[in-house]
Amino acid sequence: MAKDGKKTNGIVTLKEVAAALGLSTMTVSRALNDRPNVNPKTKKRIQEVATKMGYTPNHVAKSLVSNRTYTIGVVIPEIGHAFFPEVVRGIDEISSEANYQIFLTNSSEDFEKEKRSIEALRAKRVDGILVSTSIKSTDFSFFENLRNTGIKIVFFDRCIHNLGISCIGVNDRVASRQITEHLIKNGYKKIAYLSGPPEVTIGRERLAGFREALSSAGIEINENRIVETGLTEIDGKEAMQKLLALPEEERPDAVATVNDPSALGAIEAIKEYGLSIPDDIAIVGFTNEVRASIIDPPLTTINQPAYDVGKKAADKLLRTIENENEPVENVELVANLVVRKSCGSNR
Amino acid sequence: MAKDGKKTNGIVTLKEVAAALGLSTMTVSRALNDRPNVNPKTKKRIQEVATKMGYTPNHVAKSLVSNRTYTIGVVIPEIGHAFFPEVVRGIDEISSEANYQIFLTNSSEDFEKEKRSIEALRAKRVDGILVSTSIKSTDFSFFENLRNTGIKIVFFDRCIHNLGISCIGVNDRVASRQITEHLIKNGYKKIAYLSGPPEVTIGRERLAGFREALSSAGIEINENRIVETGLTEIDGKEAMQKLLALPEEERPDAVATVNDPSALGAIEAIKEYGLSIPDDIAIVGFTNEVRASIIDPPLTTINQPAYDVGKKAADKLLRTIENENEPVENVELVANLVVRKSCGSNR
DNA sequence: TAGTTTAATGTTATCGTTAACATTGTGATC
DNA sequence: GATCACAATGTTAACGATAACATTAAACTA
Repeated sequence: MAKDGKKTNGIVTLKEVAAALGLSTMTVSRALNDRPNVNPKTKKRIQEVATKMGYTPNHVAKSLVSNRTYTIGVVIPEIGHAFFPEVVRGIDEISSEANYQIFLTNSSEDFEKEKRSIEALRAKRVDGILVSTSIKSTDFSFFENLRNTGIKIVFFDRCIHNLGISCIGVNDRVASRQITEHLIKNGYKKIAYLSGPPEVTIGRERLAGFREALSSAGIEINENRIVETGLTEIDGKEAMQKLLALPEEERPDAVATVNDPSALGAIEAIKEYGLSIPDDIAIVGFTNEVRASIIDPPLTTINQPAYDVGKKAADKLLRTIENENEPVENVELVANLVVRKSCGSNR
Repeated sequence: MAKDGKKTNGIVTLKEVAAALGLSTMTVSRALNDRPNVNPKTKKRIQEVATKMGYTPNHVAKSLVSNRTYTIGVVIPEIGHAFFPEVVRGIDEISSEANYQIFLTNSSEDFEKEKRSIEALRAKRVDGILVSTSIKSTDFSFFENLRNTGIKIVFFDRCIHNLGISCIGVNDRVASRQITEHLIKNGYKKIAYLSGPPEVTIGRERLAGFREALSSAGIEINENRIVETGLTEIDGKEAMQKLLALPEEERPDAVATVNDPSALGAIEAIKEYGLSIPDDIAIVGFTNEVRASIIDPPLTTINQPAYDVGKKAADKLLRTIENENEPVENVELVANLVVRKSCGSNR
């Protein structure tokens, strides 16, 4: 029990500090926030007593007054995908510098969970939200309504376009075209593609880049060699097994993939089938995650600047929050080709 | 400008909903929170209008009244280490089920940043904090003071003991002993150790386990073969290079390491030096991160249940928050040996 | 010295919500 | 039909902080 009649739940308030000093809460507030019009001596005394009493400002109360929480929400489809932790690192870098905290939510590629998380973030009155949509986020109207509420949003990596929402991504189409052209340059003609889900931008854009490369090289596209699949190792492995089951003359001599995990799964399938990489089948990935340089043979892939995507996205969001007239932007960071051995460059 | 004289910053409040309905805010509050004593018809009408007006409850205001934020802070040393994203996934799993949001902060192994983050989390009035200490967190008194403020804390993976704070970890010492004994069983005698920083529990405990294994097998410990190093690939590579530079007869025939990254670095060093694994030098890791099964040769290691650590830690914290008498616990999850080829089991 | 300025401090209302108590009205009970 | 019970709704104060305005007292000006 407290000595006097006052309640104590353990946390010291401004009022208690003021009472201990025989001053008004305003004076104490001014002193602790370095506002003018406080006698230097008083200020020092206040700071000492506040420290001694273990006072911590209550940002909940501050937020209620200021209508700002210095908090941003980050909605990620799957923290387990090697790409995203790096993005988060970039986001944290920028936001912690600016004294913002980040609410991290993992949607597990589940649109319902994604929606619930965003609702919760709104209720917590975050100043803005960074979103990378889940695979199943096909309901554009949800994000349209969200934007109409006035909350600041920035998409990263997986965006929905034409909603008037900024997007920080990677030049997926160009990079996908580039890596496919690299296979063509190495002499492959029967090139297959393990495509990601068409519901997400990366799925559509990378496939489009693949098609462009073949078309402009005058190679006819065999639709049987394009397999739609997911984004994980298992998905890649299964899709590759389908390709391997094709009749001899249809079977590809090279495979491009939507991302590294699916490429790694495909490699497993090829090895299990008893073929060698790149001699029998060449393969390329997309992401350049940690395993790419270590797998045997080392994987030719596209290096995606995950950390930079995170930094840039956080930066754009903070600008959008703090700047009334920040324009809507579509930023494409440059992803570059990393040539290793899996593409048969050195045969 | 708003039609009437009222302010509008775009976000609808309870009061505005109440005004639109000609009711008091209390009735609206009761209706939207499923409290008793509201006429079912009124309730329905209220819910409809609230939805139509796009009302979202303001948790900032709620928190101020209830003294609860339904928010927990998570302090991580380095989100880039493959272990931690999995932990975060586990934490998210549990906390989102219980309708808590998580503040993620990445200390980048920097104790000062760690302290600043924790201060910020306190100011935001999180209901509790999950902490994995940074390498340089040597100032026990900081956490002692923190605990004395009454805030609920649970350590995970990297703990500080004897502070009356629960810890969810892995049986590091036993597992380290186990994997070392596996090397001994395979006939190795000149076993070296790449030790982590002694400032963190995992550094001390795993080294202790290593020493125990040698001692109880009656193998004399050659201190020259124990190299203190960091937790990254580069650290491991550099440390291994030192070992390789030892005179022929002192050079180890096997190496145990504090974690997988350092083992991967060491493997690189050994390969560059022109020796083969495991024939010339066997090596084992600790973590079982994604690369362990893919490296050539596949790495024998300890599988750390990262996801479970996250779930268990979040669960313990939520219990501690919601349960006045939740006891302080020291939980050690069981990490198990994963035998692959790098340890020479199959030679 | 009276009047004016300004530094230092205090008072009141407010942010959006809910707890606690207060009021109203309706129907049941005898 | 007076009394009571209770359902439905309203009023007031509070959570912790700050903005905006108010007051006091010392210092300066003419």
